Amino acid sequence: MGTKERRQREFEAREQLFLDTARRLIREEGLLTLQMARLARACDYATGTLYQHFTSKEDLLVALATQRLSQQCQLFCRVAEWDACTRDRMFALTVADEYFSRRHPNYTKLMQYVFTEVVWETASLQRRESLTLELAPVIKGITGVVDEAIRRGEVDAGVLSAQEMMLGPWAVCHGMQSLLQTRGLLAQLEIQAPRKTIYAHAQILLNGMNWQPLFDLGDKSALDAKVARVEKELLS
Amino acid sequence: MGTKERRQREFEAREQLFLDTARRLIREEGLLTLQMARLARACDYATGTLYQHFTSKEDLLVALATQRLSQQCQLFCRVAEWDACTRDRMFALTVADEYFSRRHPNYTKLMQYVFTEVVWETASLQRRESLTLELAPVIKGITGVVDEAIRRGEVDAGVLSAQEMMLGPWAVCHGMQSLLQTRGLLAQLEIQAPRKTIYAHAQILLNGMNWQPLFDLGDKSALDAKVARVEKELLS
DNA sequence: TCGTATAATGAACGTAGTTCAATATCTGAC
DNA sequence: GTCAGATATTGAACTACGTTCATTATACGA
Repeated sequence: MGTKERRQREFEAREQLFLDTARRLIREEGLLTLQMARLARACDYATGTLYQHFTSKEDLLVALATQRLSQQCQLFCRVAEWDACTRDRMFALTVADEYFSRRHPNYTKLMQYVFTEVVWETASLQRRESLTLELAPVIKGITGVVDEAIRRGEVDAGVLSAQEMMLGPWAVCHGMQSLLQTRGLLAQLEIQAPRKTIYAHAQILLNGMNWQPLFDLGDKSALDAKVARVEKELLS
Repeated sequence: MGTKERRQREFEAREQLFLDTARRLIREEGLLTLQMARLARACDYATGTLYQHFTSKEDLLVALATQRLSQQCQLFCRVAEWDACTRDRMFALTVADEYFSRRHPNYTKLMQYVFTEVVWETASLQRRESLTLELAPVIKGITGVVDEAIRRGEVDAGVLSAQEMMLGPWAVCHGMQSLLQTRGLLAQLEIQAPRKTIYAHAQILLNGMNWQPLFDLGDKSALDAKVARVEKELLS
């Protein structure tokens, strides 16, 4: 009696179809112009069917964000388990974050929008929780790296807990991405190489934590080499 | 023949009334429920009159953001000219940012929303430009502090320009605020003292730049003292 | 006082998210 | 194979709001 399970599978496949098509529409025409009716039509379903899956448009957006976040977290978990010293693994998280944002240009914008009060509070509790759940393994993984570094004496624990420490690199990535992607806002800053700036500040932060081995920021080619190694070993 | 000027003044006063009332409505009922018709009614004007001032709802939101940003930038300019060493001035920017966000809880949310593609691209070019213009003096001021520090040899210029350097502390502030305010997202992180975490990472970043005099992060009361001094001398 | 220009009004319009009564489909029992 | 009941799908209608614009009111200068 596999009828029920088959139904369930078909239901999930359709949800995936909706999400994939939504992603395509956003890629082709932008987040601004995504319409529920058109999305349903594009999938050869009626509008109402969409609402069997998503309680609202915002709910759909959170679902989209969750899927991408899941991919990103998988990447981060791989980074956290990378065969390299804790310092390099920590830096690699920044490289991975930047890489992921570059590969999925709409993702950062979507995330920024989704975490807005207006959207977040309108989505269903269930969707919000399932997004939040995606974070659990990656938080565990990164906290593990920090703990390992503390145990080995490779970093000063100082007054911060492991979780408070990991928030720093996270904030630098997130903040930089957010500032840099706001069109026109930073035009007057004339940042020549945004990627390099992100990487440099990530290293600066780790140096500030006295995370061993310290990195020489005067050496420009060394930074490129660090990035190149991460890209070669983790992002190909 | 001051008729025209009087008209102009009255027009500006009315715009201010709209903005103040919008802020009040947002404070009382949230950003989600702000409605153009209700805002106009609350000011005893017809809906159409609002559109004499703002080309769209998004345009109004950008105008709101611009006013708050203007206040914040004035505060930042005062910080940049503070009578203290470059390192303390730089740190004071983070304290001021955090203070401002705490005093205006809706501001961070509004900013986050306004810089979203969906909102930003819908506002009029003029509004966007006038918001961007507000940033010019504060960028000049902060770059001045960085330049002064480089000149005095209090910081390693490294591979980054003054403008690239100031982006670091900015990103830490912005990123932290953004991460911490997303309800539920970081509940699992159990950050006990978010403010302290922001301040610590700001100091860590400055230490990483080798910005003199270095700060001892092991000394918890020293951090409190630094913050207290800024609050006493600049934020009262 | 009056003609004209300018501004204010709010009902009507348009759009897009959401709902729900009608319809179709599927399932399992007989 | 047929049928009753359950379940799923449909898309037109509903609703909410942002926006517009023909109408009306006001202000100004001659």
